[in-house]
Amino acid sequence: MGEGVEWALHCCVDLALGGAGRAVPAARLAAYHDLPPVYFNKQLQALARAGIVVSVPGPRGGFRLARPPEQITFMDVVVAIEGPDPAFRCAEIRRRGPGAGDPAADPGPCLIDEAMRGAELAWRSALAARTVADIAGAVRERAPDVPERIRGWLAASRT
Amino acid sequence: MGEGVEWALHCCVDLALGGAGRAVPAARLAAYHDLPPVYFNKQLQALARAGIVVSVPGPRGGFRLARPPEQITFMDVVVAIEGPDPAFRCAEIRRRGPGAGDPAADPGPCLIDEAMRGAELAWRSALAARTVADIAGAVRERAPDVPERIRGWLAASRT
DNA sequence: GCACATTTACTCGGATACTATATGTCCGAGTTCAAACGG
DNA sequence: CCGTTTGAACTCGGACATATAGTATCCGAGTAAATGTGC
Repeated sequence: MGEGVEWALHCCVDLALGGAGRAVPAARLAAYHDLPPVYFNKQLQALARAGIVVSVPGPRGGFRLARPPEQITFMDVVVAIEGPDPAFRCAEIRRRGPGAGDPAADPGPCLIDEAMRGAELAWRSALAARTVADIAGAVRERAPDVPERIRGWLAASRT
Repeated sequence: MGEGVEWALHCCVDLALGGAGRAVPAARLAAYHDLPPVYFNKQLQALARAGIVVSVPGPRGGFRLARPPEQITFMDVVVAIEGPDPAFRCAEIRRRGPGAGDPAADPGPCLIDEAMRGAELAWRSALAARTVADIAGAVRERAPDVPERIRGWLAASRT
């Protein structure tokens, strides 16, 4: 799994805690965690295409969350960065070579594929059950001073 | 996820249904599903290193299951092929750049990492709950003639 | 003093190189079997 | 006829190229704001 997923998740939490509805430039978000600025911009574009953040061009522009953090699940972010395809892709190798039975007969669903899809469904369900707001809330409870610090740093004048 | 996982899973099921305790050459197993013979041999070596199959050198050699199919889970096979590392790897980017708080203070576990690990645990649990014997049993029930066909083809003389 | 046109600076956005992983291939070490040889 | 020796064929095993996807970077299009100008 690409590391852009971790970047995007932290970014969404940062915006939820310190964004305050204002647009924050990609470069500033990247600098906050010392990430490669231009490449991180690419990940943000993926989030924008998925409708998780909205991009604002021009001066005072940047990115802000497109909807309340309660409505942004981990699953949404992972799909936006990694793509919608499942990790396991059944190539139907049972239909190839001497192992293939009668091509006209219906062999029914591939049991191996079913098992792998079931496991992946469990993974996706667990991701869909966690939202950005969950993390933000836990951070507020654990360290109440952190949100204000993020807010101030993200809004600071550009150097 | 690499496609070798699918190959290895089908291979284990084939051995469970038609291996009959005898060693089957890698080339024969590969030909059964029209797979690249030498590269597939590589995947079998990974299964052998993981203790899922045992390799027998020399003429009449090949691979056979190392233990009963009931004791071979999907999780075992996936770990053998893909490696034991989790898909999501937390790089602790929160500790880098201006976002990092006091380096001496303990920030507690990364909540994002915890959520991702929880989801991956659900995935692994689902995979660990399915065994090669489950698939083999379902195939026997659905198409009782298939096991004998596999058995005969795998044991056929080399051409 | 106010409205407007112009310039400027700043932002995102897609097109372009580079690197790591996964895929595919090759040849050598080891082992078993079979056949030939000698007793 | 039987035991031993020798050879050969077949197997796995790790080392060596290639293709694909992820990583990183650059420069151009667009926009809002600030500035300067005219009324």
